[in-house]
Amino acid sequence: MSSLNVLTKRQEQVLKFIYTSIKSSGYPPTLADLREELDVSSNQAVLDFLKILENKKLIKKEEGAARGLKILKKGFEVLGVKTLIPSLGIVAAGPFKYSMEDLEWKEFGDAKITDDIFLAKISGDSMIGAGLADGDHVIIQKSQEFRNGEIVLARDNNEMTIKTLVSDNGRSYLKPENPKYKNIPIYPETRLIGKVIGKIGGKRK
Amino acid sequence: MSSLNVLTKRQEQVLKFIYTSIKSSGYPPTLADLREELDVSSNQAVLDFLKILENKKLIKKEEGAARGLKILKKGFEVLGVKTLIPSLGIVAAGPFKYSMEDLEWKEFGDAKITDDIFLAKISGDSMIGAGLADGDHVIIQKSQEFRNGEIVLARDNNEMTIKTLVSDNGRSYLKPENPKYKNIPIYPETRLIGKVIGKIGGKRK
DNA sequence: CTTGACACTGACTATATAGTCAGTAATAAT
DNA sequence: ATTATTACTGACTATATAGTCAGTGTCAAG
Repeated sequence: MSSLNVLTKRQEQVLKFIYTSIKSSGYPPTLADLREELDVSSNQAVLDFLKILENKKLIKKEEGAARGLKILKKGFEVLGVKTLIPSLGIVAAGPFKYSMEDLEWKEFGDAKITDDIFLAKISGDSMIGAGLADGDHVIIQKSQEFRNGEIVLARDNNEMTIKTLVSDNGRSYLKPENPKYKNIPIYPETRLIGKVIGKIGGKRK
Repeated sequence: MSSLNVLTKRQEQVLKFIYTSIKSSGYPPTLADLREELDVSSNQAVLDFLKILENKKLIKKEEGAARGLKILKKGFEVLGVKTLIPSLGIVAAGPFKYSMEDLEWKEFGDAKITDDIFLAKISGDSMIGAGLADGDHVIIQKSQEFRNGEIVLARDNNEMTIKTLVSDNGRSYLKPENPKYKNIPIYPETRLIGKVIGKIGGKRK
């Protein structure tokens, strides 16, 4: 009954710990780290687990190397880590035009955690006129300067919203892109955090 | 004259090597790895460089730990690694509605390299009617199944394009979203690679 | 009732890896 | 002229870390 994909609680604990270790410290744990996490006294116990995970193609272990652990794609999937934005491809929208050889595979993402760009999930229908529907994810870039017409993420005390920034004769306000809703004044405590630079998911028109 | 931000060729080589090591193997290099890369014979030479990079806040080194190197945010910036898509925020589009406490900061990105989702840069104006302008980046998700009206990335031999997939009475073709261009038949050798699930940059309407 | 997978212990050894000390040499800044 | 910075050499030591060997106990499947 033991499917190659199902992990025991213990095995899952190992995989998760490797992941969180890399995420927090920048490098994988040592056997000693794993011994402590698992509260076992023997290296063998740890090595057994690593062997199992490696056999299941969830991790790769390099022999002889300190911290020689790497989580494989399948490992990330098991962990439920959403994967996104790898290398940047190219191409398109003209007629067939570029050959594969022309493709310039830049690194756009290779994403490092940063606070400068993040995603926000749209809730509600107040921006439907701008193509932002409930459940869509928008890509926000933090910014200091904003221009008329940009869609911005604004914070009022500790509540947040996404609206179009409108400057009308020197007066600015936040405009929903849906006639059902009223414009929102920009109060002194209102902070513009960032602007929408992209969108993921949802209908494309 | 020695600005804290400017790196010598040699220092830059060290930083780059740390980066590429982590990227390829999943963990940072050892002093020995760095010795080899730099073609020096002494640990001290390497340690000097690491100290310099650490003083400039580009990396963090943990003493006593094997491979205890970590590239800091500033280090990535110096490397020119574009950062993108960290944690997933929430919120928005209704009137001010959610408090900060309600925010559920999921991991959407924390991006691992994968071939399943990637970016493509739009070239040309054939999809302008769908809001995809020259220079825009679209997010492509590989797929096996496609539906009428989806914007797809198609390959014909080794040339690629992005068009709307249209199924009309059982006959399918690729439709540019610009009257200047003609529909493109789907030949036997045409392969649909993936669909556009998002967009980065460009004007938002 | 035997076999195999799983989850370990305890005491080791081997070596990968970091770190130290005491220098040299070229160049640029004060 | 002297000092600081950058970029090293060579021969070490210390220890972090991986790996080995020979076991035990449990539990479920055949």
